Amino acid sequence: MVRKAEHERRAELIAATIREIAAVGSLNVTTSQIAKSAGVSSGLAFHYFKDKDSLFLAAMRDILMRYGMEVREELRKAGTPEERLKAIAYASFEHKNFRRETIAAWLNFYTLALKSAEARRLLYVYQRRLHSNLVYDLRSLVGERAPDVARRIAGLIDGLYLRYALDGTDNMGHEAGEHVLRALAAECTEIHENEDLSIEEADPSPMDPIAKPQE
Amino acid sequence: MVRKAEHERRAELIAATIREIAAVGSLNVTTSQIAKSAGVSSGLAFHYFKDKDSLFLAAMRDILMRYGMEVREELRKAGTPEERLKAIAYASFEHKNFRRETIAAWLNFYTLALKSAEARRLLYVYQRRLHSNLVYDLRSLVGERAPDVARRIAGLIDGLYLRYALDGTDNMGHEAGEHVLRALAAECTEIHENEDLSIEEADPSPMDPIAKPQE
DNA sequence: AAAGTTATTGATTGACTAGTCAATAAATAA
DNA sequence: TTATTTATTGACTAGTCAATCAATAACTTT
Repeated sequence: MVRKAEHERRAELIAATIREIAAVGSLNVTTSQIAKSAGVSSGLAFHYFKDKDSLFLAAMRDILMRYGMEVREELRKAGTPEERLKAIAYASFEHKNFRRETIAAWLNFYTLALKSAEARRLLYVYQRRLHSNLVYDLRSLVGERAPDVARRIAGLIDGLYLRYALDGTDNMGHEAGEHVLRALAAECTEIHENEDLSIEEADPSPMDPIAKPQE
Repeated sequence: MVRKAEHERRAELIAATIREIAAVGSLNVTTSQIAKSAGVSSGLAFHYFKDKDSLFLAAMRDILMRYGMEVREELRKAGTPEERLKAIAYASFEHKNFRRETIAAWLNFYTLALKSAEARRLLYVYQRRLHSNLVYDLRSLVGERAPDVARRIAGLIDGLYLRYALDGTDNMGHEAGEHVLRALAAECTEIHENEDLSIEEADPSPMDPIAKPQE
């Protein structure tokens, strides 16, 4: 019987949670299963987390935090808006923490957000963060179209995620990043007048900025 | 006690399944709950469906079928490739069957695909269908870039879905369709040479066509 | 009307699980 | 060493739920 500090145990349990959710492919993981995977007894999971939902939410926050760190780090290295957009595109996919395990868990957290208000709030935090990062750097490239374009780029990133949650090829990260870059390149090009895919209204942002659940 | 034909009961149970999954926000719906919502006893659900998973898969097929019908119908009305693409963009969102209930259920079926091979297969059917529809009409607009562009458009559609699964505003369908049209317009425009978001390789299709699980 | 057929019921079984808690093992202090 | 504090255990409770099946209700045929 090994004794450890609280923060260490919590981290182990969170890691085990993500691991087991991915292994089972759903949130129907038993606490015993998670505890066993973390190398502790079931009782300890409830000692450090109020209930199973708290454990799930902690895992969400963990993933969100790592993602945020990764983005910030990549952005620090980048200089021009173009470089920064590239950094965002790749940070969303290439990070070591965004491999199969994490992606599968994240997909399940999306469904958690259907019932849990806190999970929904966390998801909005992610969406808003991504959106504002994109808008910030798109401004200088597409001007007032930035929020509108950002919606589509964010949507594309999420959609590609979904795809890779099921596919799970090896170099998925790079491919996805590439796609985002191409979409950005296309969006940054002036629209030709002879394009037949006309848009009836020139409203630059048909969707509200994501600002519903304030922190 | 009312007696009905098999096809009718099956349809009612499937509808109840989608309804209850959406209501609960997860696949953790009890069979009794579904049966009650369909106005029958729990035993009957097991009489018409081998087990709960079969019921879920039947619900997936049902959604997929309705979506396919909607797309085909819209495509019949459309003439030019531009009109057809517009039809696809809107059919994915505007259909009466793609409202809150269905979207929430569909999101949950994505996680089902993490464990169930058959669910995964059904999801691939949807993805492949969407992809080939897009490629077919993109050919005349972007030539050999069609498969590559189709990936992004499909990704965007899926990503916007995800967004609306949680948001649930009223005119979400129209907004999303609009976004897809704009992305299409952007992609159909020639890339300017002075664009700084350069793509290292001019490979027109970095991803394999979705053709893994053959029927 | 009686016998036969088919749809439907709901009580039941057996398995599983979230969360609790009293007991115990390890570390620290006296 | 002994006493005290703190982390950890795992048996246990109370509840849930998938799936079964014998009984029954509703139609059909004779």
